[in-house]
Amino acid sequence: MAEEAATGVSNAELVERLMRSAHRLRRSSMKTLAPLGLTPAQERMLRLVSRGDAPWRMGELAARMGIVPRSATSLVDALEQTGLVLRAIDPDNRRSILVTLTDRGKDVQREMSQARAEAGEQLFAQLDDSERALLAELLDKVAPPETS
Amino acid sequence: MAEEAATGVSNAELVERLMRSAHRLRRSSMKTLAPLGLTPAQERMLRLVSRGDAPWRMGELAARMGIVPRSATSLVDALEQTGLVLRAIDPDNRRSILVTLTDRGKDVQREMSQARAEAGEQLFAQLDDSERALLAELLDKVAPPETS
DNA sequence: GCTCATACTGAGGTAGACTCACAATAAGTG
DNA sequence: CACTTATTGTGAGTCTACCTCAGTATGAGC
Repeated sequence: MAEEAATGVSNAELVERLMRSAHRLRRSSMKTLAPLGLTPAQERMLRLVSRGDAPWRMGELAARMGIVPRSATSLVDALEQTGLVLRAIDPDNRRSILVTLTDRGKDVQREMSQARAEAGEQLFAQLDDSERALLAELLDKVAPPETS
Repeated sequence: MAEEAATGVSNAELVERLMRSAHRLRRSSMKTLAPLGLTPAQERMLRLVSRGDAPWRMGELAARMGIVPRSATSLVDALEQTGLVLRAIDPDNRRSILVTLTDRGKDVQREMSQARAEAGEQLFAQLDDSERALLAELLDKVAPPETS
């Protein structure tokens, strides 16, 4: 079911389609997230913090998100101000700040991933299960989880 | 080669992977585009203007890009200032502004699509031709070209 | 001719990234 | 132990790309 012209699809075209999909996704997720009072970047940060068992250091968060440390500061500021995460000085290295989820943070994270799934439901409505699996696999090849 | 667990991939996971791919793409394309003096949004606008035979009205450009007209103004401002596009009053409707590519705009557009292809080459290095075609097809289903 | 709609823009605001400079702490070295 | 150097986070300030709200100019209907 996949036969395009034998020339295949140009990279430029592929890039364009990926950008377009992402653009729509971003738009729809902004709307979905707004009721929770989260921006897309905050949501990304919150999701990251919610993973892993141990608290995160600021620098690790920044590295994982692919942003400079200073940018992470602002995001954590926002999340802390709305009571979703907590800053604490690392007793083992007092230069470091450990970031942990609060209980409310956990709740919101849960709601959020549900909202995310719903946003996806709309976007991916045209794909059946096997197509979704395939897309997931391909995207995973394109951008595997960790680079750090 | 596509068998994930029978449960399939959650929408949330799919959304996440799409966002991750897009994020990396955006990053790498910023770097690729910088030498041309273009930001990603300007590039998107330039690409849009370069399509279609007739000149574009500002409002059409905005609608196509999914942004409010006011935002299109700023983007066109930037492109006009660097001499890539031209504004002209529509003689048939003097409220409208027609945007056309200059010769330099055409050149830059060409270089750009090459740069884009190269950026894609890196990102999509892990995929063979048939996988690229498949990905293109799936993405096209997710976000077909026109919504307007 | 007066009202209403359409098409663009000026002014001003926000999120999320950036750089640069700096304070606090830790680690290495004579 | 004092001194230098590296690490970790943040304050201050900038930039892009959006947004909204309030205009101005033009066109269309009655």
